[in-house]
Amino acid sequence: MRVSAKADYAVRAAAELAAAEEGPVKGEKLAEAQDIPLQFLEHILLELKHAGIVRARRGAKGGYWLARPADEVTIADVVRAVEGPIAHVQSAPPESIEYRGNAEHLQEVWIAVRASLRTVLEHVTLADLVGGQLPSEVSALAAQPDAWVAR
Amino acid sequence: MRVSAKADYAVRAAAELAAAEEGPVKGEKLAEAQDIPLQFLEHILLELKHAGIVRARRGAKGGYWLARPADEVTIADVVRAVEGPIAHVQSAPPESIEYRGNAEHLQEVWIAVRASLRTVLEHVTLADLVGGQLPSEVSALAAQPDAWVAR
DNA sequence: CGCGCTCCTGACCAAAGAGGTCAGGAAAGT
DNA sequence: ACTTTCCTGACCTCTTTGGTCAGGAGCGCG
Repeated sequence: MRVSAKADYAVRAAAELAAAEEGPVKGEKLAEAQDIPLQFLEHILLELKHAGIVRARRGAKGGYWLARPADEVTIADVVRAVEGPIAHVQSAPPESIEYRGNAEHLQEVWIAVRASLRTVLEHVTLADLVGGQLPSEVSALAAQPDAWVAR
Repeated sequence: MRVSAKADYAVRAAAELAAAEEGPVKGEKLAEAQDIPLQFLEHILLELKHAGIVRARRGAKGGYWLARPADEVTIADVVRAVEGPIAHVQSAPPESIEYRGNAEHLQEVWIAVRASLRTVLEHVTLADLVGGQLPSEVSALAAQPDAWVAR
């Protein structure tokens, strides 16, 4: 139930790419802008490339750029590319699990957990993130004062 | 962004305790009812005990029971007891993280993620789970057909 | 062509976590 | 006293996390 450094880095790097106007951005520049270890970042960017989120060119004038417009890439896309499926239980998708006895309805709970994560992650695009204009459902969640307190 | 076996087991065992009418339940019985490795389960129950969710007595007629009524224990309580804080980013709470440059608004996103998880996990009690009557916000999430499809 | 730049890839590494098992000790009941 | 059951720590294997290092492969430019 936690967000890994890799996922956090991936989203931050993708946000920088989303903000870059035209033309490839070097890994080194992304690493500096977001304070991410360069070599680790390049591995992450490679995963994003394999997932079809990012493209790259080598050599002078090379670098990375988004494969699709920034308003067509969601945070869920980026997170899935580096962390795999969201909200798996015991490494299995919740819809495939059968519970017995008094835990029978637990499946619905995990399904609801996944659905609630999706309503946030699949609705925020990189363009939203860079522009600071989150979708209304999401900013409503973040606007509640007790969303900001630890438990 | 996944649910560990430990958290899953913990909730299932707690559901069995919630369903048990009066009197301690043996670890072995819980393990059988939910098909959980006994020795692993006892470690989990110990953590639940340290968190004040469960009580226990040894010896013949011993066993485990809930420290509070089943409608006063949420799934979030149980998950936190065994997995620690929900939705931490890089092992830190989202409200403590400062993002730079184009990722500035990422903090709000992670806050919204945590808030959305809380609306599910903190509102479902063990009594709800055992009774199959989930709170309306939660069952509404689980009722959407595409909540059940993988992505 | 050659050369430098930048991405690409795999190997490696240390520490921690996941998912357990095992052996023994300590309380409770009979 | 003896059985039952919880309690605790040590240990185990395998994977993941969060990196680093070394070298290779493609691209653009003079």
